[in-house]
Amino acid sequence: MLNDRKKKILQLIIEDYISTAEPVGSRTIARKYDLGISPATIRNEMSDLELLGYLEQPHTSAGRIPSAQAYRFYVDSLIEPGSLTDNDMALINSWYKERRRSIDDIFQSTAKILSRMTQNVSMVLANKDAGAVFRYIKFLPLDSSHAILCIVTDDGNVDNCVVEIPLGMRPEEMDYLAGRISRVLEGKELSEISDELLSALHMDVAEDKVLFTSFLQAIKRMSRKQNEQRVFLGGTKQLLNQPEFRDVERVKSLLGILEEEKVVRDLLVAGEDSGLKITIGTENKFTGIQDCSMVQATYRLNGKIVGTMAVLGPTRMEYGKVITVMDYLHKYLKTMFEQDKE
Amino acid sequence: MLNDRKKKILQLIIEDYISTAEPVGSRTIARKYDLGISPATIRNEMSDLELLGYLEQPHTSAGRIPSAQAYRFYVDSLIEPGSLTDNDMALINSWYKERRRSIDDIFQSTAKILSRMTQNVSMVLANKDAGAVFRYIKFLPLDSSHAILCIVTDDGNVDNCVVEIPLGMRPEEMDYLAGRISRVLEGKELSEISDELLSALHMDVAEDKVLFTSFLQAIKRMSRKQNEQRVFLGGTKQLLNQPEFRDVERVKSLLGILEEEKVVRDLLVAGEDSGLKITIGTENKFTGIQDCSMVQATYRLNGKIVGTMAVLGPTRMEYGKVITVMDYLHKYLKTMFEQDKE
DNA sequence: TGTTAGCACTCGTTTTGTTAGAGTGCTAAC
DNA sequence: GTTAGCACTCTAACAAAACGAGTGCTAACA
Repeated sequence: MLNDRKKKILQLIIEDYISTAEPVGSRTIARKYDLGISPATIRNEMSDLELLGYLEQPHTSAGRIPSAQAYRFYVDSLIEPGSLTDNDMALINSWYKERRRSIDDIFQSTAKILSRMTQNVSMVLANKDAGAVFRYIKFLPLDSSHAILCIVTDDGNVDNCVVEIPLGMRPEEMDYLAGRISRVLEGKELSEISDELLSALHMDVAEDKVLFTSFLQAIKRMSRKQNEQRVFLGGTKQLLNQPEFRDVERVKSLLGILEEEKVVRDLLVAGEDSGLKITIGTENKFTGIQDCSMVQATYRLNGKIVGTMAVLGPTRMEYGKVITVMDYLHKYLKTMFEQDKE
Repeated sequence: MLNDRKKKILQLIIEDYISTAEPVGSRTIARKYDLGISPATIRNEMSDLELLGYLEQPHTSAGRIPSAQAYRFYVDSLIEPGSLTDNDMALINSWYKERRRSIDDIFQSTAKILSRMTQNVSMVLANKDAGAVFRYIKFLPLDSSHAILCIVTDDGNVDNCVVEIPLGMRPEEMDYLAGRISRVLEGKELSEISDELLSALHMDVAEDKVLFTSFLQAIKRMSRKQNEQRVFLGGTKQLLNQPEFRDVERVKSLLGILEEEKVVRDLLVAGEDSGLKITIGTENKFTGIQDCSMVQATYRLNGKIVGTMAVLGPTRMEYGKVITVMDYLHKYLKTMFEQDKE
């Protein structure tokens, strides 16, 4: 176990390195922060810390940089919960207001804000509310051979698509049909609308084969769309602000990974269970980001996972700031969604 | 005016430089391309071309690189219309098929394809069809105090949003109201739905003030949304593949510009009139991209501008390939939209 | 026993110097 | 008009030297 002075020194080194990205030497610590001890003493302590695996030296004549183990210790024990400045909060609020038409916009804004505030890449995974309950469908006539099929769910979402109808079908017939289908599906969660249910429906009210097939396909597609998980990325170009990514090759390799939506989704889903998850360096199981750290927060509404947000960046990351921002966004989203539900 | 040999040499230099990004020397030309003349002769010609402003030397002992004037001459007079390989066409088709749910997806795919094929940043500006004609509106009841307002246009698009309704309003009343509003707006182009028209409507059928205001706002918002121009960017990370952008600072400055949607929109709108527009280096009026070239193609349907696509990259750009790809995409889009209209 | 000043040592970075090579321009000959 | 030859220029690449930040160790001190 580290004594208090070692802890303090370690903390200062980590924080100095986080903000400067330069190896930290004993003199720097002595000069910048008044600990009442000389560089030589600090040197001794640093030597110990290196032996214990918390610090490493890029080379003999450089200062020291924190190891992954140090970051781990830092986020577990040293970090102090911070709070956002009023300025930051005002910025966040204004960014959210900038564009807020749909649910998607909110997620997109979240990704953007997260990346801007942390100067790192952000990822937001939105689980569409699979619990949305089917209310009814309705056909809106378009022309003699097409109509618009609207699916209404109880959360106020409407999805629509154009379907082909038998030539000259009358509105009343359509309403009748819609009514029959609606009665079967009403009250079902969209996730429940399975192939079996749909094909049963097909058997049940199969008057016009062609029409029916196109309906069913439309309904299925839409319920699938509702269930979809979507990924929002933010600030991939913030990467360039990090000295770790001064090298174009490294940027390219990371962007290559982020480009694959599937990979990002897997990455996010993997860390979804715990509320706040921080993976540092090689703790990351995904190849290609093992020299990075990731801070991920999963948010729930009534026990269900609504989504998860994450920040990905070099291990030298402002963990404190990231956590603080996420916490704020989390609360913000919560009130926003609750408002929405009313 | 340049004689044929000068033209040929200039063309070879330009094309060699485009593909290698290295200054081209007289020996290179003599060795690579069999012109039947010695390096010394080529040297003389190159010296002339430099004097005429077509070539420049980074320094004495380097080869020469084309000037902006040379590129201009190249695209105006030297370039030969190419055609895509079967392989490329197959790729494009498969990329389009990959994701094709909505109109937006098509534009997004276009941007993606354009950037992938040309290894440069692509921009697509989609003018939503302002000519869509209003058909009718319809209220779908949701709960006792909310309904979903659907706006149906004759191109089969439906927009919807949740509006507040007076507590306990009956479906028949809503239908009646919808009918009245629909009759006034029917047949109008969405772009025609002006504030005056809406407020006239307000005067005309202002039975329930609150309800009405929320309706009108919804309709207005939706017609505005319909009219919106949207910008799609593609392959901002392709930038990193270009040797010109080996330097992170340059990448950052360009990405900064592309980040501002408004700037991109202005940029695209500015070049919208002509069918194919190529701006090279300082011909660009926008600051920040004056060391870049831009190839822009505007596509129309029945005389109306549907959208415009552009490729932005270093002046050393594969102009021929870019034009060929754009031409192909143009045709592809055309058939796609025409199918859609049926 | 913990702390500190002093000093030799290490090693990466910066600076300076040197060389090799690519390319040109000029001249003279064909 | 074309070309071979050659001197000249300039950069990129490499090597050597000077610099400096930082350490580890030792001995002295409280």
